[in-house]
Amino acid sequence: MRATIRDVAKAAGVSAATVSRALNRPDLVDPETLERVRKAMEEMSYQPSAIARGLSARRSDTLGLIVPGITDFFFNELYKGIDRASQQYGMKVLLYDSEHSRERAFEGFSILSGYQVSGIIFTSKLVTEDYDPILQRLNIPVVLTLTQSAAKTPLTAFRIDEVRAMFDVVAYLVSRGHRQIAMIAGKLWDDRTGELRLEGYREGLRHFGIEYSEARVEFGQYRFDDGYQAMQRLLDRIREVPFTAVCTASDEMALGAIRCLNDHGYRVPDDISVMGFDDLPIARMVTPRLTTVAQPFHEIGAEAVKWLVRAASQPPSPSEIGDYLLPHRLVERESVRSMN
Amino acid sequence: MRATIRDVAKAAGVSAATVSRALNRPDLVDPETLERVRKAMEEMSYQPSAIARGLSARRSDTLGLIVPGITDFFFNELYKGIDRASQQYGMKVLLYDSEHSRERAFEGFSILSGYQVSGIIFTSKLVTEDYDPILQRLNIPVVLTLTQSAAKTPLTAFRIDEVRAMFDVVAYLVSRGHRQIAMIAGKLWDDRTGELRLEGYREGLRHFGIEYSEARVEFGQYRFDDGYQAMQRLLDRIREVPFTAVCTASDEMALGAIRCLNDHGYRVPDDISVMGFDDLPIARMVTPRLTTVAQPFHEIGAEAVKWLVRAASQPPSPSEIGDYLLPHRLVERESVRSMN
DNA sequence: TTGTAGGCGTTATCAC
DNA sequence: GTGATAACGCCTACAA
Repeated sequence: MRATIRDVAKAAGVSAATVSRALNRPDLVDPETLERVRKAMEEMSYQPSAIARGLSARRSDTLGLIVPGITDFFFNELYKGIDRASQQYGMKVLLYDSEHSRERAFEGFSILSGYQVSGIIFTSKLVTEDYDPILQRLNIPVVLTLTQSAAKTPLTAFRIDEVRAMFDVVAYLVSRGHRQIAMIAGKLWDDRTGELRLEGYREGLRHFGIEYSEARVEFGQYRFDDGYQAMQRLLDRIREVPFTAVCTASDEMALGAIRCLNDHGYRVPDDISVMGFDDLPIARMVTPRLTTVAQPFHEIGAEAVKWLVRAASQPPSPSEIGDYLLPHRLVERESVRSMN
Repeated sequence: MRATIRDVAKAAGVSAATVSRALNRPDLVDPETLERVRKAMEEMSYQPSAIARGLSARRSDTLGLIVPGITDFFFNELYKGIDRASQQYGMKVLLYDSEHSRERAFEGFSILSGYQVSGIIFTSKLVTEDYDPILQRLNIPVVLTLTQSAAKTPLTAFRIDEVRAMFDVVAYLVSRGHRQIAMIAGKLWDDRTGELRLEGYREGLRHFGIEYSEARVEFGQYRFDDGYQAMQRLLDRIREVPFTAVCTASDEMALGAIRCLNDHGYRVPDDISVMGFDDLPIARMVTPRLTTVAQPFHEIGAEAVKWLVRAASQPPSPSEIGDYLLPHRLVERESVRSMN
């Protein structure tokens, strides 16, 4: 059996209350006593029960994280930021995979709150109005990352300016002499991000006086195979609707697109240029290295944690609640050719 | 404030004990009462406190997972297997990243046990004798994945037959007509895996009557850059020590090696063949698609959970404790050329 | 079948 | 500075 606070107390010749204080408010306890208690803890290799602590203090030093899919490539990066920041605050992270299901996401809030998490980070899926009832009952802070809210409950979110990011992509492509630019956009039923990036693409074209054509746009669900197939469709009509560059809504789709291009004898970037989006670690490992937009995953994760920790100690004022846009960055590598 | 078991009890006109039973042993409660209680829970959207439950029942329906690094590419795959299986058993997973530090790994056991986890999965680092004291005090089951134990405490582990796997790689390469086979092996201070794979390589060579040469072996810490640099060193002496194929200890290093080869004007597999190890999702996304050894990550994760759940209910007999080797599989794709 | 009571390991509020 | 003592929300004998 593990030693409890009472065991330590007995060994140190003090009361449990004193041991508790030694742990939480060492400044309130006599240095000598403190020393005795610490020695006792050491000797018994005492580890306070986070469970009991959580029950009693009504907090658990634990953060809940709801992700749509653990295998989504960006997850690791986001998680890294979250984990690092959590540690700084002495927090643990409890992970919940909603498996892209809305019902499971709902359940996630409920279950995590059963663990007394002091806050919940919700990721990458649009929060719609049907989340409101759940959000209302929840008496713990929630923060969004890589997505935003369309619900009534005010929610703060950390993400990039999606529209602007894709606008920048177009601008970059144009600066490299491309005018016939296709897009493999993202589309998921509960995903706003895809639309925003598409909007950025359209704005970019408009800004540079390039006509938008539906025939140059295909959609995919962000994964490799989606990118492959979307490119396949684009290629099917390349004669009628030619393009020299393709921008995509994810690195993974970019890889799929490149693979498809290769399979059809096109070289990247010599024949056709491809742009990714995300700047995942693999982006620099493939040939050609992917030119892409870097999302500040780590920072976003860290900011989310910071926000939650802060919100737990003092409820944020309404003016502090809202969307925070973190800077993205265009990373130039090898998958785009200059036509100039 | 969230509803407690007492609130539900009051609403349903029963005692808290009955609500508890309705939750845990519905068979012991009158169907009508059960119905009333369930309705009350529904209406109040009652979610039992996992914390209180854990404290009282001395179990938490939570599994602890200690990984050396959250950003290690294989992690997602392992986690997926663990998460899926955990769900089946109604378990949550608490993640702890030891950041490749032994001290943090020690701490991980302690912290996780403070969360009353019903078991701990330890990943991919060799468990040495200095873990013994910690392991001894721990009164919860521990299972190893993707690694093994060199400690005194008997521990069960799920992994592949590393030696055999690399032997198979060599055999495959030989069957494709390669005789000059280099290796980029793995090396980490607390890693036995690297040695085993190297051993398999040597055994393979020996079996096919090929002389082993230290000059054909380089080491790396499994990451992309390590693979790149190791290949660089191999290339530096390719005149004196030629090779037509390279096997590696990880897909990531294989990617690095390929990238290095490309940078020096070698084509893969036309000029030099490269084999990966792991079969991560990216293996099929790159050009050339990686020929590699598939580790059964999902199964290993699932088995680990199953074992833990079982061990929690009834302590495993000594004969059940040990190494379980799961089958690996050689996946033939495009990065190896046939010389025949 | 259901209720009462005690306890799980902490923390927090009081006195002392 | 320190020690009782009462929660925290649930589970589990035991009694009814």
